[in-house]
Amino acid sequence: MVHRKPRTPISRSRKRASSLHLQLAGAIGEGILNGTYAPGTLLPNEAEWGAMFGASRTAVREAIKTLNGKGLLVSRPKIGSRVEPRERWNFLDRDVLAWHCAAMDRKQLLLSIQEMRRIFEPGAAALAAERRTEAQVARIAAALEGMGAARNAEEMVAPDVEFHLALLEAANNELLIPFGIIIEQALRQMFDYTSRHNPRPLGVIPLHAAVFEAVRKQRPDAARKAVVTLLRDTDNVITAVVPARRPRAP
Amino acid sequence: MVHRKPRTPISRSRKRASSLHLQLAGAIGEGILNGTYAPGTLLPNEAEWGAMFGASRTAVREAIKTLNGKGLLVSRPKIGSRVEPRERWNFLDRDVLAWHCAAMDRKQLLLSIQEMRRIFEPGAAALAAERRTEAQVARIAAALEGMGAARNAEEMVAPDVEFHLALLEAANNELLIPFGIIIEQALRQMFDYTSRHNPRPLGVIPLHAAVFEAVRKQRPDAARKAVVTLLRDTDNVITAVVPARRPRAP
DNA sequence: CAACGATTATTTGTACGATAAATGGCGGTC
DNA sequence: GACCGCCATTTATCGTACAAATAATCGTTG
Repeated sequence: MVHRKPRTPISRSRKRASSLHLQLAGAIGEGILNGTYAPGTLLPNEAEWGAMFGASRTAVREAIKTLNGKGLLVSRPKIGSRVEPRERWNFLDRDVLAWHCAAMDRKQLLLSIQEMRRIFEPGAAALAAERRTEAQVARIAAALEGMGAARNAEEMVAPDVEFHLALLEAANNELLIPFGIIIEQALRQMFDYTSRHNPRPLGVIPLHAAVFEAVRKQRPDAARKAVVTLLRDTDNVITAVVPARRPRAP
Repeated sequence: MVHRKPRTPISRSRKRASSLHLQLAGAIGEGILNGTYAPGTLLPNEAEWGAMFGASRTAVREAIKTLNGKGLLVSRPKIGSRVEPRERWNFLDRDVLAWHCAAMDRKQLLLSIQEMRRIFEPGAAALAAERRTEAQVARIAAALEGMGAARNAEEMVAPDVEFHLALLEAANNELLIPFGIIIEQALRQMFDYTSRHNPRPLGVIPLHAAVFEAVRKQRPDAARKAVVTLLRDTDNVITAVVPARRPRAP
């Protein structure tokens, strides 16, 4: 008699999260990001998590190791797992940022993200203008073309993301790459709120084209300014369209 | 007969890495960062890792879950674990950056890091000047005082790091925080190469003090300029002192 | 012979149980 | 009252068994 306990699914709301330990990691990670388990808190021990979710200790441990790797937790024998202070969290991790998005007020988050973009994207674009290769120019051009081919706002998100990722890559500094996920989240979150109102935001295409041209012609200063202009436009869209504060769920 | 196999230590060179699965994660992670396992490569399966290191499959799996959480790997049944493309790696993760440092040419890395700092820190300082709280000013002041109290270059590293972390915190944008580990690495790496020559680099203290004053007086523009000046000085130290290329180890 | 479908083999995923190691707390001793 | 050793709790590691996924293989059939 070994494997007869029918699995109690972790939660109906958690859709296609493949493996069990990833589902557990997601559940615990969300709990940390949304404040259910504040920094400094001692989490339930592994056996308790297992009982909570109807999973084995093995699966729980693997989930905890994942969170460990993202800087959310530290575990020690006899103590348990303690939530790390926020400054240790890897906010630029894809999952952590996603959980953060799920937990935080949408507008606040978008403003934080845009602030980051204003800090690093102009500089990144200037670097790209100096150092981009021809292949990188081609990648940016392809993304720009993709934006032009989009028939509605939703279709424009993917090439828009691709445009900015290509721009980051063209800066040829690997440490900049992880910031790509911030841009991705920004554009996706923004789409959820704004694009439903702007059926097809054609205005952004010339703004992107200006960035592209500056990079192609290797004009760092022009690239920097074009990005600043583009970001200012984005800021305007956000402050104009996004509701001031999401009403609290009951 | 269960627990009689005496542990074969993973490697004598790996010092105080506490738990076995962390040692394994370190060994595999270094192998990935230094190119032994290139992106796209299929890694040895879990049983093989276990045999290689004299560890159980459980420990190997927990190590792999850690690396998974850092974006270095993806695992799928019947396939194995494949190294992800570099653009998925979380370079801003503490461990990943450490492995990267171990694998990469020191000067190249320092230049990449300084480039990042030139992009981020002026903007962060400007934000800090706008929004810092009194407590945050105090934290920066304490760090500055610590720098002044240092009796040699080594003692100055910690408060110098603290100064920049405090500055980042004062910007009041959580997404900036992960960037702190880059600064930390920069200053530590730089100490290894430069400070042995500059017994006590007093020159940096007034440069830091200028940043502090601008933040205290809430002058964003002055803060930005002071940081630019400070970073320019750091750049000069690097290009002057750091050897062009580390001689290859035999 | 080509195309397709079932079978097989390999690898990760999950479970369970036992033991080791670390460590905070308790109680006893001097 | 201070110090020291025992105890309880929790993670760490091990081993084994089986489930699930899927690439590769092989056989069948049109």
